[in-house]
Amino acid sequence: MAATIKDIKEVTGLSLATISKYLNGGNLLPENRAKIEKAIEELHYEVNEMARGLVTSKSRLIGVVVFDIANVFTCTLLKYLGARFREAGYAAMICDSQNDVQVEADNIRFLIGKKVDGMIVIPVGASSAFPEPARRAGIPVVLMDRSIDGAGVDCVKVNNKETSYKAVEMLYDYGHRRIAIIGSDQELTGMERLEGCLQFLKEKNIDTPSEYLKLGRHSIEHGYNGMQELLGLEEPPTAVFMGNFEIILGAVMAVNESPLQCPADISLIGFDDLIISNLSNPRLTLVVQPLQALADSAADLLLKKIDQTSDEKKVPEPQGDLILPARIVEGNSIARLE
Amino acid sequence: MAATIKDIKEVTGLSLATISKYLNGGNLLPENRAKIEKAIEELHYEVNEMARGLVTSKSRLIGVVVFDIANVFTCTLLKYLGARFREAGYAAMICDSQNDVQVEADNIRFLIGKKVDGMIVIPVGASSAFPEPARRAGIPVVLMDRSIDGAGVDCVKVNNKETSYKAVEMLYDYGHRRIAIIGSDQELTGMERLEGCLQFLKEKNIDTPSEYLKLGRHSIEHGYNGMQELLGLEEPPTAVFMGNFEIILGAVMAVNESPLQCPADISLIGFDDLIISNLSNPRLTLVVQPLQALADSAADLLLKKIDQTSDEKKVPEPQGDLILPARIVEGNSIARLE
DNA sequence: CTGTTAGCGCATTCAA
DNA sequence: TTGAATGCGCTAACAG
Repeated sequence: MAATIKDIKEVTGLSLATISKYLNGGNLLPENRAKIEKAIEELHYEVNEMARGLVTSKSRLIGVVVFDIANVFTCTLLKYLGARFREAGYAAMICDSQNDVQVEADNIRFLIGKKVDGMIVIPVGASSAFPEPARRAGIPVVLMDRSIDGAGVDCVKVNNKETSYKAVEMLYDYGHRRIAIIGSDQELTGMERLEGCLQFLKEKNIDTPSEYLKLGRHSIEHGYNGMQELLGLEEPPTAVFMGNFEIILGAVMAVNESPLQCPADISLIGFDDLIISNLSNPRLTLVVQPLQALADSAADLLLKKIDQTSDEKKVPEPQGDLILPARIVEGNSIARLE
Repeated sequence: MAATIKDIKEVTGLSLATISKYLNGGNLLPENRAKIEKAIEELHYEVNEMARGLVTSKSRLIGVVVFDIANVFTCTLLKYLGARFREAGYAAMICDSQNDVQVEADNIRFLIGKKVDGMIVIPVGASSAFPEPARRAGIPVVLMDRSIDGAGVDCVKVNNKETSYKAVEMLYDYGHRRIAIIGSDQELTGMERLEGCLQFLKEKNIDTPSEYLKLGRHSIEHGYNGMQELLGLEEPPTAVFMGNFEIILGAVMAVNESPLQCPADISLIGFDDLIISNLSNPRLTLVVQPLQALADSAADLLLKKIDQTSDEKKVPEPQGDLILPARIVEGNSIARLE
């Protein structure tokens, strides 16, 4: 059905090697070059990447495995990653783990079978076992957003703890003392952010009643319920730290449905901004992750590892996580208290 | 480095054919089966999909090409598509066209080279030329969201025109006569939606001054500028139809920044809902596309075409577009006028 | 610069 | 049920 270089050979009378050389950018006589190009055009020839990959055992493919593809955070990273890899001559093969470690493991095995040259993984959880098979297969891996316990795999992420610390500090500086947190004690990023918040509160000797700590998952539902409960307290907080994008979505929805106004009645600060700042009224004060820088760094790191792998014939040792700073972008969702 | 069936042959003493049969689910003696499984375990063997694909010229791979991956609409579809294909035993290979027809063409060629069994494409524009190469390569294609002019490729989408008609009708029924549109005359979906709006207005003999027609691209910027201009008019509209997700984002931002209130001063209805309803205050009345149904339908249609292709040895004829109904979900962003 | 040859890892005949 | 042989489409030596 599809044309092969053999067909080109028939048409042009040249040898397979010459044609192959043409395809791989070698030097040949202009007239031969022209002949081949003409034949390719006529036959609608397209390289069979499978055959090529079989020989070279290189796929020029990079696997990107994400915990959930229907996630704005993920998609945005995907966009930057894809652009970067494309510039470098690689194609990205994107796999969705559907928030399921089993699917994630399947994805990794699938990509190993595809002989990808490297992988970017935003893991479902903190305890996945996939790094080992990848290492054995000689495929370098770079994690994003979430580290994996003692897996010896480099991770590119933001300084969750420090920035959360600063976020709560900002609430404090605006005069808030009754500060609540809607966050996660299950996702690793959530735990890091929580740690930063709590550390600040502890350092300032601010008493945080347990009703002010809404811990669950990074989900819209948790954000919604958490905020509803907070607003219904006898002595509600004056300010709330919201731990991630989904939590913000849910929490803001709860505020919108309540008679209370932000920031008059309740001050808000959130971690992650993706399109939120377009829609929320008033504009929320948010911790913004440098998504492009994260993606570029991760891509470059992986590309470097891929080069090293092919040079040294083995996956290079991990060099430690790469931590980028997040920054706080002020809106007007925090009231100044006396 | 990685183990091959040859290694298994060495370990087990069985022939390549037997091992191959095992891998493909054939019948063999339990003891041989056990031997092979043991060897696979020890050697950490993984099938080389490139080699397998080279022989079978089947990849169990479906290419999914999207115009922009950093797009909530796209990502959500991707999620459902991926789940469906996964159930059917296919893996999805996702490519981002970065809103660039050139990149799109590269993606298609790349996927043809990868010998994907089929493709889902959400095209960048309405006039791409990729269907032809895909057809020549014997790869069935299903479009989503946007048809392509006379390409003879089936498309799964919603009834943009009819639902837009109804959306404007709803504004009318609420008593609005000064109705503006922020939409697109460049994207195909935008044109269809625009057509529906205009048809209704025409049928009702409602005069729409040209200042009320903000036509550009489906972008946040266009939504923002369009709304700002509308709000600044001498005689501003009482209601605005917003043509897609990005336009809504921009337009709502403009309203939020203005002193005007929705719906007291300006009524809003928008096409597309993705997380918007969580954040906007008041809750917007929106046209909601049945994303899961769209994805499932497209996936099933493609799967069917793939089966037909392998049966009949050629890509089946197009059967016409598949149009699903969108529905309007009421919020409280439309004021009732006397 | 070009051609000949061998082989990548696997599935699939056909014999046994 | 199993094994030996062949070829998928291409690249990479090497020789010319």
